[in-house]
Amino acid sequence: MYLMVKQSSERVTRPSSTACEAWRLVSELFVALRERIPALAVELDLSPQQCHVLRSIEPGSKVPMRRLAETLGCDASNVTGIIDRLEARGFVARRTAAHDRRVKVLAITARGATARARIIARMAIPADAIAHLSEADLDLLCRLLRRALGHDASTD
Amino acid sequence: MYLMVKQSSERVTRPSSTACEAWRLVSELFVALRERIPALAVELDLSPQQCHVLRSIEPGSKVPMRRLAETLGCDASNVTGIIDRLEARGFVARRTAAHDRRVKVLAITARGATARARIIARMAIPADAIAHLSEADLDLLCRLLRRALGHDASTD
DNA sequence: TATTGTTATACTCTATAACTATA
DNA sequence: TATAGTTATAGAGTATAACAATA
Repeated sequence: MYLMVKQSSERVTRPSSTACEAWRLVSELFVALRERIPALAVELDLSPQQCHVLRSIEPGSKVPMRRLAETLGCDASNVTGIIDRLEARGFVARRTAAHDRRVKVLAITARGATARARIIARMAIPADAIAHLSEADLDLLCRLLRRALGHDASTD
Repeated sequence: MYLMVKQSSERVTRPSSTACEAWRLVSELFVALRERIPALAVELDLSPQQCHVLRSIEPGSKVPMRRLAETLGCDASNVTGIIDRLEARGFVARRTAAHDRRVKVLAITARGATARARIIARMAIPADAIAHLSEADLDLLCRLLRRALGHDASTD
């Protein structure tokens, strides 16, 4: 929650200390997720970034190189090399788009989709801290997080 | 919470669907944190990994190179280069440890501590999703997360 | 012998700038 | 002229293997 505070003769919003504390606790959970990625990448013989790319390409969809660059948050020039390596190993395929011959669209291959499924499954495994909560606590946590993220099923 | 399930004639624990859902929601929050780091690094004219190193060295403490490698989760050989660059710019200092002349300990400099404080302050700003919850929801969220993380003040 | 930190090497990811082919 | 993708380049992070100094 944001509180209004006086600061250098202007009203400025700043997060409440409870919000900061909640965020600090969430950040602790983040450690579990971050440590998981390199190990998963090694297991699949991929780089962490390659895992990220495969996660970003839904089977059946066609993703322009440019759009992938935006998703990855990196310069478009990098995508060329990243996709070169993934394509050489048969995880994705490049094709010229029908409507605009400048554009190249990416599709995930069967092999890529298999790796993708493993990545997604692994990332979906809850951190231990979450997993050992009671069902009642988990249910409450879900409801709070849905509200935070604006997935308003019911305002409750 | 873990449920016991029969699987290939062995009892195996697997997370409940509520736990998976909670984890999925938590993972959505991670996006906000992950996108923050590169921008922060650019602003401080540091790399993301250099930011991570500075966060890992508490002012006043002496951190052996080896320990830093474990904290970063990378091979010790990488730490040499990472610290070379940080030391050349005056963010950290290397000194031979008193008790064992093989060991080199790292200390953060005044300049390093200033950058570190900015990094920590920035990371501590709650994601918008968290910040716009009510105080009551935030309080509940904190209690749930403290319980999850084993910060048992009271079992409630 | 074992450990700490370093060096050498090779690969990936990163940004910037210049290029090509299309539009 | 603007845009999509590529290439060239330089720098940072990564792992592996071999090494010197020290324990």
